[in-house]
Amino acid sequence: MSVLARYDVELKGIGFDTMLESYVLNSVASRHNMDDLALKYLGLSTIHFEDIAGKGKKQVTFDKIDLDIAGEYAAEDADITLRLHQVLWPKLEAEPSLKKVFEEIELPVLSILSKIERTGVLLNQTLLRDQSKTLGIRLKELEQEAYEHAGEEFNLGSPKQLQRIFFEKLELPIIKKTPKGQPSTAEPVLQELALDYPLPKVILEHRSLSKLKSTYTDQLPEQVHDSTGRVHTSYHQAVAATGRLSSQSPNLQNIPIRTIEGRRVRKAFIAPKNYKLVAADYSQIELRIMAHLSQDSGLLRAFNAGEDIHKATASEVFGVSLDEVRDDQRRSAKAINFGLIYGMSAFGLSRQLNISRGDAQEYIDLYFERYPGVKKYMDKTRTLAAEQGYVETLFGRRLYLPDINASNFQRRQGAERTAINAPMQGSAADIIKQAMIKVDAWLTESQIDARVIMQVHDELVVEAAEDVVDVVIDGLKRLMSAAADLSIPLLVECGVGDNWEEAH
DNA sequence: CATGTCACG
DNA sequence: ACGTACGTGACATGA
Repeated sequence: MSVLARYDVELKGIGFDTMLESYVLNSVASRHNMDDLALKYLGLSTIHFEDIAGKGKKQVTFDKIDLDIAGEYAAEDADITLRLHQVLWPKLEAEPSLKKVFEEIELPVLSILSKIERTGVLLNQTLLRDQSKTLGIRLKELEQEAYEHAGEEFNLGSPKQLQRIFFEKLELPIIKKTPKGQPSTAEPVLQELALDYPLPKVILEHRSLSKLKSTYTDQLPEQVHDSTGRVHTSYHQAVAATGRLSSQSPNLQNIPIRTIEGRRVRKAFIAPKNYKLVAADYSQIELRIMAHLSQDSGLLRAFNAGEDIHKATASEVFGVSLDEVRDDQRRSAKAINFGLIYGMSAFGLSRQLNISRGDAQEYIDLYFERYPGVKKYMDKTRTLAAEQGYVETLFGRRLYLPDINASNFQRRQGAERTAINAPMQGSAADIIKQAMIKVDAWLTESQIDARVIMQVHDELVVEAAEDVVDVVIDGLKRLMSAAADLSIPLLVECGVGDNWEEAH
């Protein structure tokens, strides 16, 4: 679709797609490419592109391959794709809800993603290059500081060398181990060590700044495409088991926002002259979905009353009125709410809040006492998952859980957490995908000078001509809110700016 | 290519 | 008693 578009051939849509058929049938399967599907569903071993083009640095482009070889390969592609479709399509037709997810969500989204990818995002390259320089200077200073504390020079970016300095030379206490049994130097460990020793603090700052430099300020300007002057990510539609998208080369779904230095990177995502960026994000969408799925009366009431949900939770759990809720109580409630979405354990919550396991368990018990509908829903989800071997989103997208009845406790527990999380994360993914379809149709039909340029799980970013910004905000709010009809309103928050940071 | 780490929702 | 929050992608290191 994207290749043809370069030659001004705009496909109106696509009839079927074996990759998406396979993904909707079983999103947990790791690969949905034609070669793997041919082996799985047809028992056929196909010619792989790497067989005829080579791989890595030595790989040649398709036009350099002898016609008789290229011809056979291409003909097989067409043949196998049709045969796969003939096997996969009846399987989808046998499951009406999956067929609906395929036809009404994934296939329309495919064309929209192609369009978003081709549009790309404008970057202020100078800003990023300047920031790289500044970061480089600061990193050099931090290196010198680190050498002084360590009493020798070493590579700060090497966990192995860091382990030697920390735990052999300086004999700092080992707080946590990596999965391979090595003493961990991960962020939470360094935070704790930083309370008593100077070097960890230096490493922490160095880590976060070198991440910014190598992944963002150095790399992003390199990814700007010559012919468009923009970065063009590639959205993957058949990767995440829950139905989310993922974004690759560059990943535009993990651009920093949590720290001041990080947010500077967002300032480099800009609107062209006479345009603005509009960022529209769903407020608390997963918790709202939890309210809808569980039909818990307290949760429904709080959302319908438009209350601050973490504050409302704190008020219930700690037994105080809404305006008596203290900041630390709200923070705890927020952690509980996140924990619920993730299928929390008392251990996980206790670590998050830095409290004892007993206290964490008390919070959880109190929560379920106050929100019995949620407790019921969680229990029912686990039971249902164990019975049928999969869970479903609001729209019937399925996520299989092969480990849900595993004899291995750890695997089973992991599957249970996925069972809790997937319906919420997956329903949110279904909803924003449907919103994208509505928004794209509206912008196209009304010929408004605006286009979607990014999707970040619960957020759409639109590039809009200055004189239509207000219309675009109205439309985004209206269409995103109406993407699903739930027992509670879907709130959408919009921001506008010359860059992505301002638009937040 | 595995490992450890860290950026996002 | 078990060992622990869900989902991704990218980077540097080092074998």
